[in-house]
Amino acid sequence: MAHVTTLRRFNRYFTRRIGALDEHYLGRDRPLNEARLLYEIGSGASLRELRTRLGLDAGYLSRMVRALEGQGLVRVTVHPTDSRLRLVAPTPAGRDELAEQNRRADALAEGLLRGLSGSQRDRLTEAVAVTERLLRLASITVRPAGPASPDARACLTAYAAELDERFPEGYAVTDLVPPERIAVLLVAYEEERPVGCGALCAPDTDTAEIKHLWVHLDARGLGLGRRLLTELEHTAAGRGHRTVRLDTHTALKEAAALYRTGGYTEIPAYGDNPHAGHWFEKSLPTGPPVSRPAGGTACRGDGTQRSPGGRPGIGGTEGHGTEGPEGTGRSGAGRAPR
Amino acid sequence: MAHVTTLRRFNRYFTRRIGALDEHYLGRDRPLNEARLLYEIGSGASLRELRTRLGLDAGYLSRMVRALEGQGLVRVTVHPTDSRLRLVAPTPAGRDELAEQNRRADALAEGLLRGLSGSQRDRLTEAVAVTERLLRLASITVRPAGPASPDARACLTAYAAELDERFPEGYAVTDLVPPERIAVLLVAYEEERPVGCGALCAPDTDTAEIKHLWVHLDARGLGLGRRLLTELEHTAAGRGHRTVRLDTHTALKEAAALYRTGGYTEIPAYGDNPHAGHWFEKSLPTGPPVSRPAGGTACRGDGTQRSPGGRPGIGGTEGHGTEGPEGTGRSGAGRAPR
DNA sequence: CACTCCCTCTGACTAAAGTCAAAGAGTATG
DNA sequence: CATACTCTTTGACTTTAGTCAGAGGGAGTG
Repeated sequence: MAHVTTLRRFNRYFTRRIGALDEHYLGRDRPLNEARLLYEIGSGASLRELRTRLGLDAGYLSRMVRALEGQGLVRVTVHPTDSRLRLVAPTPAGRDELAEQNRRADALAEGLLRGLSGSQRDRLTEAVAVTERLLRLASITVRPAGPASPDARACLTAYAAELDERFPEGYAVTDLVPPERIAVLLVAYEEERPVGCGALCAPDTDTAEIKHLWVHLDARGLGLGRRLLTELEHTAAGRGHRTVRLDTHTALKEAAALYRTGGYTEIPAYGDNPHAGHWFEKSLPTGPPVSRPAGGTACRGDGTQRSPGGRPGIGGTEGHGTEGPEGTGRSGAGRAPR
Repeated sequence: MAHVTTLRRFNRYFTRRIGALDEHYLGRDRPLNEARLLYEIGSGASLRELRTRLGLDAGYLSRMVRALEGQGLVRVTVHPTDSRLRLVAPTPAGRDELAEQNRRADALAEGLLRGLSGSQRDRLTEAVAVTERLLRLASITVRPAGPASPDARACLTAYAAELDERFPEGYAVTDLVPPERIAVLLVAYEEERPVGCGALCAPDTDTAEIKHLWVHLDARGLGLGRRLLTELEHTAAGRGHRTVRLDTHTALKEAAALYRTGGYTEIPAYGDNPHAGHWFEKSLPTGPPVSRPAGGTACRGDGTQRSPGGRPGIGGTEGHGTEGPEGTGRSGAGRAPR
């Protein structure tokens, strides 16, 4: 409860004070939503994209874009291949306006920081980064999806593409486990956008095998890998398996570290995965069955089932920060932070 | 710049995501501003207070209060002594509504926390608390005020009242240094509300004396004491003094600790303060004069002069958290967090 | 090539938020 | 006790925000 109180007080303080200030500065001489829209357009976007990202009504959006166009800030063009779509891009004047927006927002942040000493700034930045990471992690939901669903495919092809880059021998989409051999596929959603996955295969009744554990680059450093791993283990336990095993490539150092700190022990080679270099195993607790809405969750993918809400995380050793979403150093304009 | 970027990204993330969620939950079946207003009324407030606190137009506020009254959620009464003023207080139904609001907001926060492990929750709470403390400190401005101005008097009488409680021998308002003997009085404002002060006397050209360093209970644990102390030292240096000295009561342990870690050394007794038990001194740096808008800043108090923006804090040892604004355990309703 | 989706635009609204000015009732003060 | 000032109320707006339904042009598919 102390957690809730602290979080709520912070929420109140922040949105009413800092957030309000920010909106005030952003808006200035233009309706807030229009300013926001310009910001989200960034260096260019399609109406469709903006509509879903901002959750705006199509009609409302259309009119606002028209207004920005009337002010000479954006230009609207027809999509080259699909002429139903409209593309919006800022004009030079629009870019200036965006730059001005950024300057104002930067000035606001700088003004705030000016009241702090160097070490206080460092501490603030650190605390803010930790808060953001944990809140993002907390707001990510993990739920089963059909192994052949678009969301699952999106994750798995991104996974394959990444492995193809990282493995000296390459990795083809055909190296993936075929959908029909996947017993359960968990997908992690951040604001309904798939940002990670993990599959469970069931070679026999006793053992489950974890495959294709992957986290989107944008969501790395949050502790999501561990959360997916833990939820997969819970799912396996719920299905009656006693052991989970998995293999990993020698190039994936972080993965091996994740498994080791997650209670896995290295075992001799099994199976015929040509990419594997390490093999791990963990026996699942078989005590009183954990009450959770698990069970036959495989392959629903209809989106009606929400996250089982299990407790992820084993201890305090999440080890963030190795490759968090920081680091790009971009200051905002061109990037949609959602 | 990395600080600015991180802070801005966080700001964006938080207001658009968590803040929006919160508003969504708070609003539900009632206009958002009406819900907010009910919240701000808490256990009772005057219209005037609400107007300044929420920055609302008088007419708009009047109508909203009327709407809440129409729904049976609040009762409006005339102020007992000044019948221009109106007092608003929730009816039992209003209290229920508030409790429901709180329940929803708690549920939201709990839902967020549910996705985190115990240690992650602890880390989030800690990070959030640090963020709030530092942002509050950053948004506090310190500026000179007339020693006889209402703001100054408010601080000094609160200071005297507190000492009266803490000193075994008591402390009377008449024990305060009279306004005309104060050379400079700095007042700290949090959102234009005075939350701390510190006075500088000038017994001779060489030495300045710091008196009446005080921080409001609500603003304790932020590091404001140190900031005031540092700004007083800068002011003294700017006025040409070479040494500052001060005394403190033996009952004020935190004060003595603040001075020790702030570079003060204990010296033999001086002066005739019957409440003093420790005496401290610090010599001021006399190198190249620090460029800052200091100088003859004493006794302006007209509010036109903004914080000199000096760097407070000496090192990384701010030592917050001894008696921060946590601890009350109240969950919100009755308390205006501004 | 008919049929069904998709995406966008337009018209027609409603609700909420915010602004301005004038007036009425009260207080404080010289 | 006249005068200036405060606080609130009322009327009369304007602007933003948000919703809904229908029309029109295009894409994709059997």
